[in-house]
Amino acid sequence: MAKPNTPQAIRGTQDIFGADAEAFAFVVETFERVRKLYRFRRVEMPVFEKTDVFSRAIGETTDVVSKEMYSFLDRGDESLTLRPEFTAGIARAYLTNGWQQHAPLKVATHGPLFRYERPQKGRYRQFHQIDAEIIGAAEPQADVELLAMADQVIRELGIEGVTLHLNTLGDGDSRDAWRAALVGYFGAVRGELSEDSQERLEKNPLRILDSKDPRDRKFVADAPKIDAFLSDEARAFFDAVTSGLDAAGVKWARAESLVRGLDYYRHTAFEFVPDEGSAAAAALGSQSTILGGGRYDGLMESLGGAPTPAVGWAAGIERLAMLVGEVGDDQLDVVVFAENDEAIPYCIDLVTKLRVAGGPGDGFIAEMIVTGSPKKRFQKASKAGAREIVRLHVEDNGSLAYHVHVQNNETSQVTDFLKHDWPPVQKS
RNA sequence: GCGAUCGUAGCUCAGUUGGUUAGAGCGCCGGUUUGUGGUACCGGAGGUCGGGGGUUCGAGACCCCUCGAUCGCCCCA
Repeated sequence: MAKPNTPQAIRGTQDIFGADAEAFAFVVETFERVRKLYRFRRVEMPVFEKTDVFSRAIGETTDVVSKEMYSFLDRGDESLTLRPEFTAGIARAYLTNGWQQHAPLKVATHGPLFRYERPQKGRYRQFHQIDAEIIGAAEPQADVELLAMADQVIRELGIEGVTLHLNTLGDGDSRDAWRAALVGYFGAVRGELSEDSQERLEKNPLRILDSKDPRDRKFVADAPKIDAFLSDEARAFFDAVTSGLDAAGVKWARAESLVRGLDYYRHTAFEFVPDEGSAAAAALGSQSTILGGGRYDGLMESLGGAPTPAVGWAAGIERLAMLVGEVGDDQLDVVVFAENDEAIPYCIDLVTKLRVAGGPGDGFIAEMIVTGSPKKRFQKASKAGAREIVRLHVEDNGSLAYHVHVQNNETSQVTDFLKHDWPPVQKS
């Protein structure tokens, strides 16, 4: 328990350590490796922007903006916001830096994001995502490539029991017609809907489709489907996406109720969701979507840019990390301990040289132990879990003695190093 | 914003219907044993029982407030 005068961490922030931190790093490393295979270029973005960047991208009216952004005034009384997503900032950079010249632009990034929400399982105020966007590509093959990469990331993380749920929201006209039909359909049974959904009827009727309330669910199955309202172009686009996914070998399932909360989404919308009853679903609790995204052809205009097609996704690193299983620390190769304090300088010298041996990337993973009684030092060395233990001791006559203990009768790599690369010393 | 559960050593937790100096395991430190050795045994340090107020002869236990955590609802870019 922290002392009362120790400042507490901010609600919803995490101090990630040990196995969790290793899993986190594994997710990031895997993402970095895979995105290079697809030639997504790395971008580094500011963690905060003018509030306008997000409020205009997301839409002023939603309570997402009014309640759930981490906004504050700086010393010049300008309203700034800690980024709640990557997309809006990347769109802003695309417009302000003239990245149009690189279109179609494939970019990837990862880092912390901030939303002023109540923390729960898999949901934090400061959380972390990996993110990929293709900007300036109107063709459905861009959606396919983006999804193929997402699928590969998840598979290379070793995550099982997760399925790509796919839907189309159509173009602007399709979407508006569908929305009107839904309002008509649910409006007719308004009184039988949950209180929340009666509210959603006004604010966000599409969201009724993924309500958890049984009172709503019984109407959802027979609700109007987007397919009935798709224009020929929108239908052709979706068909091209699905056939492309089949060609890429990406498994998917149609999810007619999958929608996006924001108006700028068009055409493709998708989420990778754990299968019901899977280990992944059990591990995640109620916050189950691990990767989500879609096509946001309407976004650039809301930021004052020319109409620009784009598609992207983001995935929560914490949620992915919960699914990758145990990722241990790297095996410790060798631990060096000084049996008496006279041997400490030798100990420092040896452990340093072991770590740089063989050049970058090839050094021994090494620790040293120089505290406690001689017996304690050996006990610590034994418990460290190293393959090899080197004991250093300076004799009364000032000469150095060393002895190498090798676990499990493996051959000693350190002994070889000591013979060739360490100042010759007397062996005990 | 709303709801439920929880908050005792560094960590994981015990603490009976409120009753003397608050316990265990692990970890840490020291010692004995062993004696090229991760063992076993002994000992030690470490707690304003989240904080504040109240009830009571007496509160870690009961009541109120507060802070925090966990999980869920809303929302989900």
